Amino acid sequence: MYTIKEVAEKMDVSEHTLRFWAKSGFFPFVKRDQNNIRQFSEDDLGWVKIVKCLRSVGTENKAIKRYIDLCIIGDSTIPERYGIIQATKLKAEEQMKELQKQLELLNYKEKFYQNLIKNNLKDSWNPMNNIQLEKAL
Amino acid sequence: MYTIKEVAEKMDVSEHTLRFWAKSGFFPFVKRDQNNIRQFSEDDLGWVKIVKCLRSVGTENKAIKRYIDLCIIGDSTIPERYGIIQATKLKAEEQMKELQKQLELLNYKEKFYQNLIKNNLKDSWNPMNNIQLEKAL
DNA sequence: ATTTACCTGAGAGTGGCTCTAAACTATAAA
DNA sequence: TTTATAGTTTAGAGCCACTCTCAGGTAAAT
Repeated sequence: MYTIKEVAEKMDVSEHTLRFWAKSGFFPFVKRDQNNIRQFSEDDLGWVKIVKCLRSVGTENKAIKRYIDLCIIGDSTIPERYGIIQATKLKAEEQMKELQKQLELLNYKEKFYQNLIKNNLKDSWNPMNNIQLEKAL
Repeated sequence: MYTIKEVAEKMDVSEHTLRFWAKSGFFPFVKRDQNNIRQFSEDDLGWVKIVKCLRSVGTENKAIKRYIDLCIIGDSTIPERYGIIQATKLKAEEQMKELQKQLELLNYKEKFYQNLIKNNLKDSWNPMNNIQLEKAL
């Protein structure tokens, strides 16, 4: 059993966010002790994990709640849940590609500045000012 | 020269967002025509590109404005700009790793549901109910 | 001349946190 | 035994980055 603080550390999600998610109905199975303190079980960590995963690819909280609710409803919702996971995977893959593209731009920019620094900025005589030089690719 | 609508399409950023970014001072060089309509030059697209890039890895708008301002100040700010690009690259690489991890979880979940569907849900006799089965990895 | 298709800025609304405040234990030190 | 410290709780305010609505302007096409 974990307190919210322990979960926050273990799962790398802030306590605030965990409470916000809890209030949003993302962890319907978290028990409380006699002092009303949340006690996250090992199973509950699995829920934190999937919520974090869905969030990390930009799934809206309403859609996450839907997924949780489907889980609670039971077996009859397995096809829909499967669809959600597949769609999420596609989204994640697209995001990978997009990130890759942005990384290429950053690499280009990095080299651009390295050049400028290596040449001790002696391109600054260039009639194209640095603002124009800044333009990407 | 491009209207804001054309830029929106070409760069895959909404017109609203472009106006918001413009108001935030991200495109200080965009000219207007006689009717006060923005005319984005090819160079301006480069600025859209780098702003989009910085945003896509979660750089705050205040920090983006800082980067733009550094570019305007000129050569003396090249080392700081280089540092920003490097830090941004690191962030992007971390995000790639994180996405990779989340993709692994999604793959696990996908197989989990495929199994359930293939076996025609005949695991449902299992005393562990589907909620517990849902728990990740 | 009016419809259509753009554009403009101002400002309200939204989503998802993020933080503050006030109240309530529980343990530990003085 | 009082007090301090550290943890928890909720409600609710604040923040950021959009996102959208609206009222109004211009210009070409019918």
